[in-house]
Amino acid sequence: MTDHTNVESCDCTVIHEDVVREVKKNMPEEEKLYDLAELFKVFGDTTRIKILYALFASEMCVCDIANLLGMKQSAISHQLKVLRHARLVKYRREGKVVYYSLDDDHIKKIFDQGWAHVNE
Amino acid sequence: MTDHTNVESCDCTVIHEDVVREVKKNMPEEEKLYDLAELFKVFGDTTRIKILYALFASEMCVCDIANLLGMKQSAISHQLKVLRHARLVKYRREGKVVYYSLDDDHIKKIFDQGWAHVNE
DNA sequence: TAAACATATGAAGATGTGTTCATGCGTTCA
DNA sequence: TGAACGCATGAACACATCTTCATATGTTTA
Repeated sequence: MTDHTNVESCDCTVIHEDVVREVKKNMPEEEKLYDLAELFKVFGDTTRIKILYALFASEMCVCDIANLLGMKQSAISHQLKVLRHARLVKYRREGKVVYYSLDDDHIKKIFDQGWAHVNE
Repeated sequence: MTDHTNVESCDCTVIHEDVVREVKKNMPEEEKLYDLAELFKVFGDTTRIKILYALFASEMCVCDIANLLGMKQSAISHQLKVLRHARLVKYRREGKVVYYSLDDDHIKKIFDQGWAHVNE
């Protein structure tokens, strides 16, 4: 038995085993990291970013959003489904019309920090 | 000329033209929104999230990271390139070894907010 | 200077993602 | 109740993304 930690899958020698061990101890659990990546994946699309920015300003119906962004209604609807699934937007029905609005307080803060990065 | 804003591409009638107009006025410019989406796209991958979390704890070389995550060195190297390109990590060379570390103060704040969302 | 090692990179294949089209569902109101 | 309208959804296609393999680059050291 060697001292190497994970040589099966890695094709190089561990150089700082102490560092690796320490960092590994402090890593959040796999599942949480996956969830986090999934959340950011939702933010990683221009259309969805636009929808969310629109909803920062005002509640809107699907048709409004489609017009605002100059896109097909179905495209917007598909993306709203993604946003709903990520628990980022909520909706209310009023007759035939469905109004969407934000459902999370963190989004703005996340965007503001992201904004700061892309503008620095 | 009608009052409809964007009927060319959208297949529905604008319902609240005032809202659309107002929201449109407050939308950040297209290019910034694109950049923002690109940034979040970088966060939207489990491997890259793990790398960043690892670097929160300590500066690491490519080989260390590969071992930590149980992945091929080349896979890590490719992802580090993405992170570099997004100006999220920096590196220093020491002989044959290249050490990577974080190059942005916003990352932690963004992750913390994201963390709050996935855990609520 | 040649071998050894850490890292970078291009090509390729598998998989994931976003939009469109066609159509279905639910609601309203003649 | 049936036509009209807003919205949702499944299938399909184009395109992007991630990992792997093979190999190149750059540095050290024997």
